[in-house]
Amino acid sequence: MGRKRAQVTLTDVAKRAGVSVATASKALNERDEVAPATRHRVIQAAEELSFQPNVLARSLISGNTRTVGLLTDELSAARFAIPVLLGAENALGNEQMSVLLCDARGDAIRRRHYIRALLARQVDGFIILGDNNEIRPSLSREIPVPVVYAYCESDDPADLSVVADDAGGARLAAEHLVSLGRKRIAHITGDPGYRAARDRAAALVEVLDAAGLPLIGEALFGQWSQRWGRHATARLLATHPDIDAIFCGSDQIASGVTEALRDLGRTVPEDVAIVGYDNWEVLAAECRPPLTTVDLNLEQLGATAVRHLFAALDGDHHSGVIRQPGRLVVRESTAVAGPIPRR
Amino acid sequence: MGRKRAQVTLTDVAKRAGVSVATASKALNERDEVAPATRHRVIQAAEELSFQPNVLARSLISGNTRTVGLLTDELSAARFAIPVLLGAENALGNEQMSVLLCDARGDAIRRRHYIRALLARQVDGFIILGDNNEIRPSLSREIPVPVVYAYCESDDPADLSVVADDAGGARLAAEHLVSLGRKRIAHITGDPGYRAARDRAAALVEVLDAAGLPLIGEALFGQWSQRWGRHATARLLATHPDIDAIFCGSDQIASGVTEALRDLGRTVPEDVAIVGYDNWEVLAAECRPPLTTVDLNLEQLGATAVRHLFAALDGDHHSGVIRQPGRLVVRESTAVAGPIPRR
DNA sequence: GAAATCTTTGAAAACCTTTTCGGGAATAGT
DNA sequence: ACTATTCCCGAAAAGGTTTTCAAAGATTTC
Repeated sequence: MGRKRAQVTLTDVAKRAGVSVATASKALNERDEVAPATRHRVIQAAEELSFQPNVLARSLISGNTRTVGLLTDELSAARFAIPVLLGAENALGNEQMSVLLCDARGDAIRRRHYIRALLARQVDGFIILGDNNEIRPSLSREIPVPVVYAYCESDDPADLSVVADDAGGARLAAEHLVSLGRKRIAHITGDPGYRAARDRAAALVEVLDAAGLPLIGEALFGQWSQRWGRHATARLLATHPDIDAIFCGSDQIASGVTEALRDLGRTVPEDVAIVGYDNWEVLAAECRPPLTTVDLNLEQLGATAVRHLFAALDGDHHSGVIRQPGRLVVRESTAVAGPIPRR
Repeated sequence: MGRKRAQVTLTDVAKRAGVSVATASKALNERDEVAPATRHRVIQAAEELSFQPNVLARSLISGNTRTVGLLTDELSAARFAIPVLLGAENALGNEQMSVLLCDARGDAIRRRHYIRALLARQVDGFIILGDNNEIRPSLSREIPVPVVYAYCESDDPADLSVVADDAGGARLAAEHLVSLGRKRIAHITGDPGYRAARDRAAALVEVLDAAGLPLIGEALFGQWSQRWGRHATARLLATHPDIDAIFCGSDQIASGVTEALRDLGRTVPEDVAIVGYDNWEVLAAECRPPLTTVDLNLEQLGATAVRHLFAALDGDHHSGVIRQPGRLVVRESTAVAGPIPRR
């Protein structure tokens, strides 16, 4: 342990190029007080030794490590966090920055531990990555570097949060159903404890009101599961056999709904059109029929968060809530006359 | 940019405690050449200033950063990588180490870039995280620190790889079906390009041979999708209507198979018992009926990989392939006489 | 031809923490 | 009382890079 590897240091490069470390440093850092010939010699030497500047030593001087801490809350429920993470990592990669990832597993103590661990590693900034678009207590007080919240919203309006636009997504779905001429639209969704569920339901009602249509039955809140989708569908059809569309709070629910409808002898989309939410490929694309659904654009959300983190690192701090719009993905579960080639 | 934050340094702590930095260091590092009273004073001062030792500066001296690089290949197909990652992170967390995560997206150039970036950050070791248990070219030549391969296997026998035991898992499933008295067992699985698919099929045949049973029909290779599961089931029943069990290569396939069987008027598990693979909760537990399946124990696999990485960091380098056993999760799709209260 | 200016280079300082080494003080033993 | 021992503290070094500043060299101007 502690056995240190043979590291190629700037001194080695300088020696090989026959210059001083100072000159070598300047040559490699694109400063212009160095003669072209010398620079070339240094660069060549660096390549020959496959020299990698030691980021750590540099950070002691320049103060930045080109590393951001990414704190997730519940990576095991990874469906949402991963795309955001990927989008973020993408955007970071272009800037030659790296990600230090920690997963707090929804535990406040563990989170504090990780925040300290990341700060000890001199990260330049933090991205707090939520997993359900929910409001949560601000952590910015404990963190002396810029923080951006992604797929969750800080309760401190001075923070910057980038969240998915649930209301907007639901409006897309609702307007799609209305534009198809459906009149008897119902809503089956997940846990009412989730803001996403409430926001989407509210937006649906809003659109229906504007179109002069009723919401058939109450919005049915339950769990985010196929099981609940099946159960709710049976219940709904028992009381309202005349529905012609169901907007579901998630693809998982929609998958259960579709199954139950088939069992009950209704065809999708002819008798009942279905719209899901999340565009979870494995369920949405493999469903019978494939589901029209709302994609949350999570990768873009992650990229947006990173962009704003960079701005903050440059001293340009924004605050408030940015709502990242989703987009409607039309598949057969609403496309009556063959797949609509809309994009 | 480059604006360095006000960092509490050991000097500040020492000053506040009225001792030298050396004494402060010793006091905080639990070395015993410091008077209890002095130590207490230092610790108190450190807490008052909420001092965080600068891990980076320390690493310049001691040579280790307590950070490992985790290089994934395709995080977007996250289903498999995430549990491994979580298990690894868990094991690392206990050792106060951190994870630097990079996702190469299956691109060799990007991978090289990340390896260099991580090396520049002085990571102590690497975990190469695969996503399909496959053999792949060794990267250890380009990496001057210990490397462990997880959920993939290096083609260099000098490397250490920790993979899921596909043959063992398939044996568990096959023996389960045999022990239930099923005699007409078929196999529907995914892409034959995957070693996992071939290994599982081979192990199944092995178990059946040992029990004196035939494999009904050929092993049906296709895609890892519900769609293929449905299609293959229809084909299978057309030629072999008398099957009484199907071992599926994944839960996704099993889900499609189950659906198709129901459509075709067969009951599960009475007429046909089903075993899936992966224990992908969303599909396996929500299926009708819930699926008996093989859990790959991926979290444990990640933890094992980390344990061996630590060993290697301590100079105790192993090599070869470690096969992490899976475990059978029994649910209703094979439990004929009511749910078995096994745990 | 000499002076002034500009370019290029290298020595040394700075960054922050840990560790080593030597000295000083207190305690115990003779 | 004096020496031997133990215990603790402070000064300084080490680690690799960047930056600063002074000096050397080259070029231009008068």
